Amino acid sequence: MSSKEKREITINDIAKELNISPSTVSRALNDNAKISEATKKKVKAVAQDLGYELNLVASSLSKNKTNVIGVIIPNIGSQFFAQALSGIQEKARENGYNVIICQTNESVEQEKEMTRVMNSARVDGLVCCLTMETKDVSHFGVFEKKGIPVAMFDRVSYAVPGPKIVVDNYEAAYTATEHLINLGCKRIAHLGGVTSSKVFSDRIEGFKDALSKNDLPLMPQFLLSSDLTEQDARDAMRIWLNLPEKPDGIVAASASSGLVIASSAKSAGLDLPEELSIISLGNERCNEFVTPSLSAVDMPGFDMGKTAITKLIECIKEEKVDSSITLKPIRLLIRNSSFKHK
Amino acid sequence: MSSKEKREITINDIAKELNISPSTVSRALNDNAKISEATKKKVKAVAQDLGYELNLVASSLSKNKTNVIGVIIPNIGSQFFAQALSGIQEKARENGYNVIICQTNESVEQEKEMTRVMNSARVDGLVCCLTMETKDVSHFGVFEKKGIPVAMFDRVSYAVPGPKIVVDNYEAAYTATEHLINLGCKRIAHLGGVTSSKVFSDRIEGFKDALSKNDLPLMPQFLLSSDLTEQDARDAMRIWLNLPEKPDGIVAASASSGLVIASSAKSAGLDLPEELSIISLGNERCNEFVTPSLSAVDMPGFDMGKTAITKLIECIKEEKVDSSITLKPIRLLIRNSSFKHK
DNA sequence: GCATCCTATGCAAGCGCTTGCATTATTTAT
DNA sequence: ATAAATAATGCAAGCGCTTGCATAGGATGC
Repeated sequence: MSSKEKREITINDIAKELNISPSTVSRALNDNAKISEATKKKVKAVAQDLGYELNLVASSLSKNKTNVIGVIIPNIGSQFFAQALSGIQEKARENGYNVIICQTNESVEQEKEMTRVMNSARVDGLVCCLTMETKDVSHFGVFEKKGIPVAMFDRVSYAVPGPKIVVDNYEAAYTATEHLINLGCKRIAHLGGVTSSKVFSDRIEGFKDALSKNDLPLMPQFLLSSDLTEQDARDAMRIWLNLPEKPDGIVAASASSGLVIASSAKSAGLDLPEELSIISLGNERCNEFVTPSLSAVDMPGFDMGKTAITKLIECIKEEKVDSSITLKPIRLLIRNSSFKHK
Repeated sequence: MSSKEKREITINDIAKELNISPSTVSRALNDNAKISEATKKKVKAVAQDLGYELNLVASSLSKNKTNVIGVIIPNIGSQFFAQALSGIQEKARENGYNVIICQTNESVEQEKEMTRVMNSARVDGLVCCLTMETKDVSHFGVFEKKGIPVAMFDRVSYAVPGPKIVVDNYEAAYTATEHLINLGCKRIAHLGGVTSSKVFSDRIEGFKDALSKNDLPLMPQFLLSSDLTEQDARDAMRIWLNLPEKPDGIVAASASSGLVIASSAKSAGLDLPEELSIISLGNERCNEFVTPSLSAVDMPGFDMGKTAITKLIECIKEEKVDSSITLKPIRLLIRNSSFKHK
């Protein structure tokens, strides 16, 4: 029953077959210039015949590079990250890199563990998006020390060198808020993320500034900060809808919380967008399908992932360290959840 | 500017430091029973001090196992696959496996390419979900020959040995269709996937049988088969809504096509669910947020992924070949898009 | 007190590939 | 025709770790 695992075909087998040395075979397969076309042809033919397939493990060991890129992201479930991942994959494959992926589930502990794994796996480079809670980034120190480039996107830390691909979160929130203001909203609330994360504190700043620049008061109870879980969004709505003066506009710090907020508002019997305009920071496919369709500021996930890995690969190939910051443009998508008031 | 990559710390460094042999160090680090507790302690301490981290590449080469599992799926963007991936990841990590992931984007060519890559990477096992088009599965032959287990879920081929995790697609469609029938629908249409895929042909069969068992006619124009893209769904709706006798119930073969169908119906001015009931085969989070919320048959993605890798790991560890078929239960989720007629 | 047995450790080969250097065969220049 | 350069291939070490077998003490048995 146990399958008799036959020995792998190696370059030695090819060498023996042709009565040449393994090194010649290796060079032939790698199209080394010093090998004659004739032998290359022969070697490749025999390799084909024997069903030879390069052992990447052995190759990695001797070349001291693995051709794999590690990816650390909070979670694959979010559409933003799924898109980023697609962008990463695509470019990686194009360049002959394999990708090993880990999720942190927003846990700093797991993030640390993942860096250890990536280090052990001797990845040639790393692209990651930090958890919302990550403050201390010393676990990325190993890579700097060993000269392994680390590209970060979205949730980044400028304390670790390497390319950064970000979006202007201040602008995103500012634009979204101003959009609601232009629509005539006067009492605008914001469900924000944890303030320890720059992404979310920037959004909160953008929100605040948009209000003050437009001479609207910031009502303290209208600025809530949370982990942005579904329950958090529901709780926020419960609070807001019980206020004597309910908000007439809400800026949600994430796509998913925006969805929940809209849904809660509708269940509470509110007329959207007449009584309440909603816009979320982050767009998901679903936003188009709900009623009313949800306005959003779109963050270009695919593009960010793709740029991150593109820069990473440059760093790897040219053995340079590039700590440039790339700012990706965002798009205001006006849909039916935000509506001219009064 | 070029970072002076210092040599890696190896077990030899530890050995030298302690004046013992590298083999002892290796065994100590692996908690080999023949090594005294005393030396284990010393070795680990020094390893810690020096910042030693096992080189998995070297380890893999000498052990002839990599501790990585390859995953081949059509695309990460779909929620079903994202969930499956999460299940796979979780279990893999628990067991100390790394996961390398590739998307085929429903291209058979890419699927073949990916098997080559996985083979080169010498993965210890493979879990995959075939493309909709895959008929010939000879590219999986290498793994069988080498005794590398391959677990398949959802879109599987019984022509390749290994654990299969599936759902009864016939039943899913049958149940969904019968649900609409029970609601009083008389003119039920089905937007199906490509018939070359067992998943979708089973669904079509289930749909047909539910109709005939309930003495409802199958109107030929009510059974459409497609790639299930957004455009396909839109096209189908255009056809159906232009019919003199429009359908009063639709079974969509995928979550995303269901969403598009519902959205098209609403734009066309139909009253959902009064004039048209909709149910989709496959559930997404979004289904709860749209109006009306979309009924669906839920396919347990996370669970399927998790079971697939669990069985795979068993095969790896026990060096057995298990071609069992695991049938995962589906759930009928009745929401507001399907509604008592008449 | 000597043969016997553990216990803990070391030796060295080997995993499959790459690569600097040496070597041989073949041209080219003089 | 001979030195010098060039082209094509081979040798052997090395990547870092694992592991079968050998070995050296120390404990045990009678």
